[in-house]
Amino acid sequence: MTDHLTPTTVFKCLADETRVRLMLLITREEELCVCELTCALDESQPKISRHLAQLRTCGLLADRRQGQWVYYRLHPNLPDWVHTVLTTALEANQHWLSPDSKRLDAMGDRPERAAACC
Amino acid sequence: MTDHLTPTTVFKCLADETRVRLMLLITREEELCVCELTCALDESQPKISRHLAQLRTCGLLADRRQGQWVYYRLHPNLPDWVHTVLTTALEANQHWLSPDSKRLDAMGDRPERAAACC
DNA sequence: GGCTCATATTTGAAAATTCATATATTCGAA
DNA sequence: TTCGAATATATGAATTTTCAAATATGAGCC
Repeated sequence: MTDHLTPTTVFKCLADETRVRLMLLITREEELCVCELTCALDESQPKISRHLAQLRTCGLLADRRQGQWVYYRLHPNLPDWVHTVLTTALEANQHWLSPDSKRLDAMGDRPERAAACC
Repeated sequence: MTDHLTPTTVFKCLADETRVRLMLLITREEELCVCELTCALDESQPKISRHLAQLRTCGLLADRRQGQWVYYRLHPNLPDWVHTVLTTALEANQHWLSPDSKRLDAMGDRPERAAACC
């Protein structure tokens, strides 16, 4: 499904400030829910949602619903080269991303992952 | 000059089929002139020229005139991460780029570089 | 019923393409 | 040596296409 990701498609997805930030944050944090991303980027919820939908439709992101929340992560079948591009961009631009990271870290009441409970 | 290349800027430059192809071909061939790129991509000369100008203005490409021809290469001050992104994308997408590569290889009368003459 | 998230619609702006033309260089001939 | 044709590249202007923002609203879950 994500095997036919051409360079053009991938770079078009990343060619928007909101979408790069979303992708780099998710690359760093593994998985984030919509409300966390909305808070981190300090943008309206519909705006975030629309860009996430676009990234999901193109095959860059996968989502899962857990109760009230919807979590987004990098698509498990993401080609290696796309993953490399993302981590490369992330590592070299942490400072550029830091306003978003800081807002995320400062966010209270972040939903709990139901990972290894009981 | 190319130090303030943000992820958004870079990915916007690469978010167009014509421009990615130009960038990947130049990444592979080190240096190409406008007529070679026009032939390789099989597009109109003004179209190629405009996109090259845009890539030069953003700081991704540098140009030099040698007689009749203008050669484009990756900008010498390109940040490491951008270089990594380009080579990563190139290596993983050689097949995707092969129609352009083939046209370039099949092109007769390619201008000579005046490298180590007399 | 209150959260969380998704989507539709409208509207405005930016970006790409095309055609015609301008500029720059080379080279050969008067 | 100067003129003019030929080639290579860039640009101006007009059109079309694409894209994002804002707002409102709809749907699933507690």
